[in-house]
Amino acid sequence: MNLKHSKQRDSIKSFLATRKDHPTADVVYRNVRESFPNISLGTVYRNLTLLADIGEIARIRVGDGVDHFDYDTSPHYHFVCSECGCVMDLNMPMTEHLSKAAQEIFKGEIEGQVTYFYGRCNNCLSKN
Amino acid sequence: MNLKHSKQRDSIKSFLATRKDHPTADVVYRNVRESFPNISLGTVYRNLTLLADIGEIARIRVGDGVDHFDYDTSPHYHFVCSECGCVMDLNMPMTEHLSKAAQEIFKGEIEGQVTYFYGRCNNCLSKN
DNA sequence: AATTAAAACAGTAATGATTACTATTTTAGC
DNA sequence: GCTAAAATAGTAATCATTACTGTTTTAATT
Repeated sequence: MNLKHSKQRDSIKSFLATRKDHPTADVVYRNVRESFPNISLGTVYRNLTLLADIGEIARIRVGDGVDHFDYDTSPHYHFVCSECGCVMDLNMPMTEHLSKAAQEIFKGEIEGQVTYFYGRCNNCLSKN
Repeated sequence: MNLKHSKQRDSIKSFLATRKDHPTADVVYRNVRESFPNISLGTVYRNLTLLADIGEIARIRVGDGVDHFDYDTSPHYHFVCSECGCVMDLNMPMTEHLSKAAQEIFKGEIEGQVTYFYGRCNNCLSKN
């Protein structure tokens, strides 16, 4: 893979670095457009996909139909609020118990597991 | 909620009952069309959503961009093959350890968790 | 500094799953 | 049978994402 430097990619990456709320491609697009007024949405998607593929960022899927992206690639759990849709980090160590238990009873090869939690975030709870 | 009976809904439900591979809406559509040649895709979606909402079937999201549906609503884990995309049941008891641990360190309200495993199924492994 | 090929880009079109809309048909209580 | 609510078929719209295309940028090499 022969990467060439690009200002747009830099900008996308450094925007992501400022955020802990796991923005979607569209949010990235709208924000990066402030520095690059005519960056195209396709460029944002292409670079998010590329960065995720080479492991510099993480793609997060929490069943809301939209991909989220995370600058923090260290393994950690996520929480999704069913009310406001926000995606938050959980400060809890990841265990491999489940995957190991699953491997013991499964004939194929288990490479990993996806786990996320849902419910209502503190913010939404305090509103009602 | 005042449901009225419908042959189409019956047919969708009874088709799902025959399958253990968690078909998508489109697969349901193509199969039910054998009994109801001019059932519409919209009807399939509407009924799958309705049945899932009233808890008669389960909607399964495994990050492949398509919703799968399961006649078996009892809680159980799923496995997704990264190669062929098949979705299988795992015969392993569900634990609530993780959700409880998460609740202890999280200020909001955790209502549940989504967990699925990925890797390569036995079928794909034996092909290579 | 000019040349050049690969990579990246902007802009736009296409895709694919899902939802929304509308006029017609079916269901089920009276 | 009458009627209102629910459901349907068929079609159009939506929305996230990917694909395509002609132009621009990068970076290595003269």
